[in-house]
Amino acid sequence: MTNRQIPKYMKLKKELLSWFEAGKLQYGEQVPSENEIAEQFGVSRQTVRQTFGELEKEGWLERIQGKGTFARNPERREGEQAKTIGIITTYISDYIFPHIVRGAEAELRSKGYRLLLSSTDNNKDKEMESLQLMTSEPLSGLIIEPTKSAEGNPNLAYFLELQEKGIPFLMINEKYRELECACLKVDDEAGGYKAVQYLLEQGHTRIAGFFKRDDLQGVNRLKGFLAAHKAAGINVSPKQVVTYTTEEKNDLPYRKALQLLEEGEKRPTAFVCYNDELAVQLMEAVAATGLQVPEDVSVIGFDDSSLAIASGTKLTTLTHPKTVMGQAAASQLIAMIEQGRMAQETIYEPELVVRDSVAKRN
Amino acid sequence: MTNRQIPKYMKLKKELLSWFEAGKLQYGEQVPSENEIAEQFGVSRQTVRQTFGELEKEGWLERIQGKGTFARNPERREGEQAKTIGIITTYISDYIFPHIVRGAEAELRSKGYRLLLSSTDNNKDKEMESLQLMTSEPLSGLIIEPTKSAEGNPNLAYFLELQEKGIPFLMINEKYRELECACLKVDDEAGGYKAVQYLLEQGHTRIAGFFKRDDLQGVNRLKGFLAAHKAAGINVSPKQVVTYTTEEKNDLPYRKALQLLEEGEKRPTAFVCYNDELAVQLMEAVAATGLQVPEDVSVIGFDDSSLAIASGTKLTTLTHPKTVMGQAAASQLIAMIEQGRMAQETIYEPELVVRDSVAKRN
DNA sequence: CCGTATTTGTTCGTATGTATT
DNA sequence: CAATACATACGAACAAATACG
Repeated sequence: MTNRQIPKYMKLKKELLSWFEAGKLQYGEQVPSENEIAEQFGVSRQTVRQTFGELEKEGWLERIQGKGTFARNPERREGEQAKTIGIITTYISDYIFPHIVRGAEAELRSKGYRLLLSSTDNNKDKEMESLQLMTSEPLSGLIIEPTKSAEGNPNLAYFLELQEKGIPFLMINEKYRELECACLKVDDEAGGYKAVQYLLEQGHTRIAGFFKRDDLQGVNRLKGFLAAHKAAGINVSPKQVVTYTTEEKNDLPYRKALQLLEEGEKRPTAFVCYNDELAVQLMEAVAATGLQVPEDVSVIGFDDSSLAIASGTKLTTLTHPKTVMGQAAASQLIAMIEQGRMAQETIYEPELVVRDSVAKRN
Repeated sequence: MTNRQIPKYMKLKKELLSWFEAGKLQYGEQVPSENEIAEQFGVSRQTVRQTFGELEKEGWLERIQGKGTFARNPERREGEQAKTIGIITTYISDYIFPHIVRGAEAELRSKGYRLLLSSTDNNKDKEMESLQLMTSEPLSGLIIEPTKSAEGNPNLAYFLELQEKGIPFLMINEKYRELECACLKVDDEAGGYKAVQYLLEQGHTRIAGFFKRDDLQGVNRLKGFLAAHKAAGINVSPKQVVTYTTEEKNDLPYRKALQLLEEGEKRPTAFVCYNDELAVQLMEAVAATGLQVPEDVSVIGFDDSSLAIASGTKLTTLTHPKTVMGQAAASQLIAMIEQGRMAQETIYEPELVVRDSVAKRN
C-alpha cells in the first residue's frame, strides 16, 4: 500500500542532507536528539540511529555520547575529494619531460593539488601498471603522455573506466587515435614543414630526414617533411628518409647517417632530426666522418632543449612549449575538475630558432 | 562483573578480522550466516549485523540479500594502507634531479608504491607548503632533499610531526644538522679534495674555487678544496675562493671569473666549480675573454651530468650516483616501512672522470 | 560533590519485507 | 512453493558520558 520502495532511513537521510544543502545546519550546530527526530518523523529511534550512523560515516555528523549530535559539513565535504592528480609520462629524467613535469607541478602545487608521477619507459605493460597504481586510490584527474602513440592502445579499457568513473583526463604531446580526449600538443606537421622550408631557403636541396615511427610526433614531423618537399616540387627518394623505433634509437639512425655521408658528392647537405637528442647524436656522426657542421652538413633538431645550446655547435631547432604546456595541462585539468568545464584542444605552433648548425648553400 | 569495557560487537569484529589474518577466510568464501554467528558467539543477530555492517563498510565483507555474506579481502586490505611515498626535491627539471627522481620512481613502481612529487624551488616557504600538501593524506614515507641545507631549518616542527606519526623519512644529498635522520649522500669533501689533488698533480698551483654557500654540498666541497691545498702546503688567498647563493648563481660567479681572468700573468690556471652547470657557465666566461679551455684555463666540474659531455670541450668532473642514489633511497625507505628496519647512513665516494677540460701544466 | 535529566552507545527481542536457491 | 538469507523497522532496557542545579 504505502511506498515501500525507499526505506524510511534512506528517506530520512535524504531529508537531513537537504537540510545541509539549504544551510539549515551550520557547522557545529546541534542536531535535534535522536528521540526528537524519531517523534518528529514518526519513526523509531533505531531507524534514526541507522540514518545518523551513515551520515556520521560520511562525515556529515558527529555524535558525542552524553552531549548530542552535531553538524560537521565544511572541510569534510571538500576533503572527501582526493585533490590528487596523476601524471604518466614516457620518461622522467630525459630530455624535455622534466620541464613538462615541472610546469605542471608548480601549477598543481599552487592550486593545492598533489602530484602523483609515474613513467612508462615507453613500454605499454608499464603503462598499464602505472594506470593501475594511479587509480588504486581516489584520483581527481590524470594527465597522460601516450606510450607509442602510433601503435594503437591496448590499455583502452582502463581509459574507458576512467571516463565511466568520471575522472577527467588529458593527453599531452599526442593522443591515442581510438580515444575521444582533449590533447595539448605541438603542431608537429607544421614543424617538419618549417624545418624543410627553411633549409630550402638556405639553398639546400638534398635533405635527409630521420624520424621516429612508433610515436605520432615522429610520424607527423615526417608528414610535414614530405609536404614541404612536395610543395617545393622536389622529389624525396626513400633513401633520404630514415625511420626508427625507440629500441633502435641509439644505433640505427647513427649507422644510416654514416652510410649517407659516405656517398661523397651525392651525400645530403642537411639533416632534419626527429629531436635535439638525435641531432646531437648525428652531429657526432658527421664529426666522425671528418666533416663539419654546418659547413659540410647542416643539422636541424626539434624541441629547443638544453642540449641545443650545450653542444659545441649550437643547434638550430624548433621550439616546444615544455614548461608552459605542463602548466597549461594542469590548469585545464583543474578547470575540468572544479568547474566541470570541457577539455579544449590546444595546439602550439613551433617556431624556428636559428642558431649555428645550418649554413647557407649555393 | 563481565568485561563491559569493550562492546560485544567490537570483540566480534576483532575476532572476525583475526580470521582474515589467519587466512581462515579466503576471497569469495561464504561467511556463516548472521544467525549462525549469533548462536556461535552467544550474541543476538542484531549485534552480528552491526559487526557485519562495519566490516562491509571497511571492505572486508560483501553482503548479498538472499544469498549470504562473503569474504572480500584481497585488494582492499592492501589498499587500506597508503602505499604512497613522497619525494620533495629542490628542483624537478634541472640538472641531476630528474635522474634521482627517475631512479626512485622505477624502484617504487616495481614495489607497488605510488610516487608523490613536489619541488621547493630552493625556497623554504615552498618546502613548508609541500610538506603540508604531502601529509594532508596518509603517507607511507618521505624522501627529502633539503632546501638551503646550510641555513637553519624553519620547518623542523613538520619533521618532528612526521617522527611522531611514525612516518619514516630519509634525506638525500644533505641533511639538516638539527635533525636526527639517515641520509644518502656523496662524500663532497672528498670530492673537493680529489679535484684539487688532481689539478696539483697536473702542475697547477693557482687554482680558483667557486662554491655555493647556502647548501652544505657547496660548503663541504669547499672544505675539501681547502684541505687539499693545506695538505700540499699551498696557501689559499681569499680572492681565489668565490662563494655565492642560489639567487646569485647566474651572475656573480661569472663576473668574478672575468675579474680573475683579467689579472694577466697572475691569473688562476684552473677553476674548480661547484657543479657542471657552473663549469659550463665559466667555460663561456673563459671563451669570452679570448682564452681557451683547457690550454689557458683548466676547468673541473662536479656531478658528471649530461652537460659534462654535451658541451664543446668535454668536462672533467666528479661522479654523482644520481639514479642509483634515487633507487637506493626508495629501496631503503621501503625496508623501513615494511620491515621497520632502521635507516642507514649511505655515503658514496665520488670518482674523478677525466675528459678534456684539464691540461697538464709545467 | 552528588544526584538527576538528557543524550548517545550497546544489546536483546520481535516482526515483516524481499531476494535467492 | 518452501526454505534460507539478508534488509528494514520497531520496542525495550541498560550503560556511559555529559550538563546542570
